[in-house]
Amino acid sequence: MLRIEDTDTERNRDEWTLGIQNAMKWIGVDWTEGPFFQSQRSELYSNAVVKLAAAGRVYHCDCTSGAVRARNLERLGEKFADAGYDNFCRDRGLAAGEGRATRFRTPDTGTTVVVDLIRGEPAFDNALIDDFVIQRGNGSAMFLLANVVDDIDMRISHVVRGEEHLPNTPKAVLLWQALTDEVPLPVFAHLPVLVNEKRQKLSKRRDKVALEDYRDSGFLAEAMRNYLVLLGWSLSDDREIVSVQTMIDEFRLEDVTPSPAFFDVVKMTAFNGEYIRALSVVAFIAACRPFVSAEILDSTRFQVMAPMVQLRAKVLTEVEPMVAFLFANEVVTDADSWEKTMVVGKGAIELLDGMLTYPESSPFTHDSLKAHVESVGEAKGLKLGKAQAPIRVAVTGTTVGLPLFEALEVLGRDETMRRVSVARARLG
RNA sequence: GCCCCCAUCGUCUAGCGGCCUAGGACACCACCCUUUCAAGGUGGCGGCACGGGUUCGAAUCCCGUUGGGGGUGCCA
Repeated sequence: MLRIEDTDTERNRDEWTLGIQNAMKWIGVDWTEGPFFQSQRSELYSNAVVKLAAAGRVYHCDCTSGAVRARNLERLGEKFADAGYDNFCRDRGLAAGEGRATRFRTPDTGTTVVVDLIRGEPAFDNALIDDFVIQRGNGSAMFLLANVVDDIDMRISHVVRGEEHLPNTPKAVLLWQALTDEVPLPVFAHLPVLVNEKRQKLSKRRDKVALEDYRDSGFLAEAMRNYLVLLGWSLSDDREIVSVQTMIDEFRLEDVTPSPAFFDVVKMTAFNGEYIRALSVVAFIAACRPFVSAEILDSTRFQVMAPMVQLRAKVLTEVEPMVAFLFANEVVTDADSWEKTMVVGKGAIELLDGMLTYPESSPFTHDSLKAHVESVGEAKGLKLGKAQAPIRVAVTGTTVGLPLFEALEVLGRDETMRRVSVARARLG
């Protein structure tokens, strides 16, 4: 069931909730009911407030946050200025009204225990829990109220969320108990937060957290999902790359680690490479579609080189740059690569000339080309690894890349010879 | 300030009192393979935060210290 928690109308846009839904579908977390929007269920929340009021569990308050802070400052000093609500309106008997928020009166004694599948049973002293706002001055419900009312109404069995919500939970429990004694409390599970390299909770403003961004930078949903499921949880043995069915079969909330996990894009990238390699060539080409121009993708050249690209790409965005030299009109030469390989006196000229004298009668195939360059190199006392380097730079522009002779075959005799000639001319 | 959570290689983790001279993965290093780069293979580097207990025995249980994080909103 998908429930959109959009009680804050100020920070609520259709495109955002749509984005959430698309991202969830992409990563494979689907739903069969909803989406239900809390913004359309306000009557339920108002009714709950009426019920709480009748039971004497709430009161109205017209304090501004500035006023609360000022009173704390004066009464307790600088250190305690942000100590929380001071119960100023608790017994003022203010009537409900425009601009007046509704606060939940928390107990002055006792403790509230949260039963949590991951963290045991943390206990909270009721006296330390502020009288929190459940309904804004404009009548709209706050997150805590809306969620508890909905969880009761929808018979939610498990509340699984980030650890940052743990301090909210005793409030939710208190609210729940004030609202119903029919519906049992849900089971809570507070997941470890994901942190950045500075060990801070990942945040929208600071860190790259949007699933769509990873999708757009060439990550496969399956790879990302697999990496993510391993943050705070692991299989019973040394398996890491597993099917989603295995995840579903074996995942247990009870087995989740309580400590925060660093979101390591490097490891996720390694996973992505594995998933890319596991694809069939056809599936790989299909996966490349959003990242490679149709002209390139549908060409014979690309189709032939695809398996070699697949073996090397760790993210799909690398694919087009990897094959670009096969489609460019002019070679884009990397200066360092040129300098390193095009050394006169170390065989560069002879190697290029050797390539230019490739017999017209020989087929332009990778094994024949390889044999030719091999023999040219031998004449200069060079192994194939060294011998192919100047030709590679002449044709592809860099020292590293796809298997050379296969690329030459795909490029064809005319274009290969043209590029080699251009490079040879540069050497004088 | 107060409340709460957390603590095993650089990172993600296995470990739930003896099987641990602490296992795996990513990263890193070396070697092999090799047409560059990858991929693959082999090997290596590297960790139980600290101090007290409990116990015949502790990475595992308890207490404390230190360190990190989260919360403390008329945000979610």
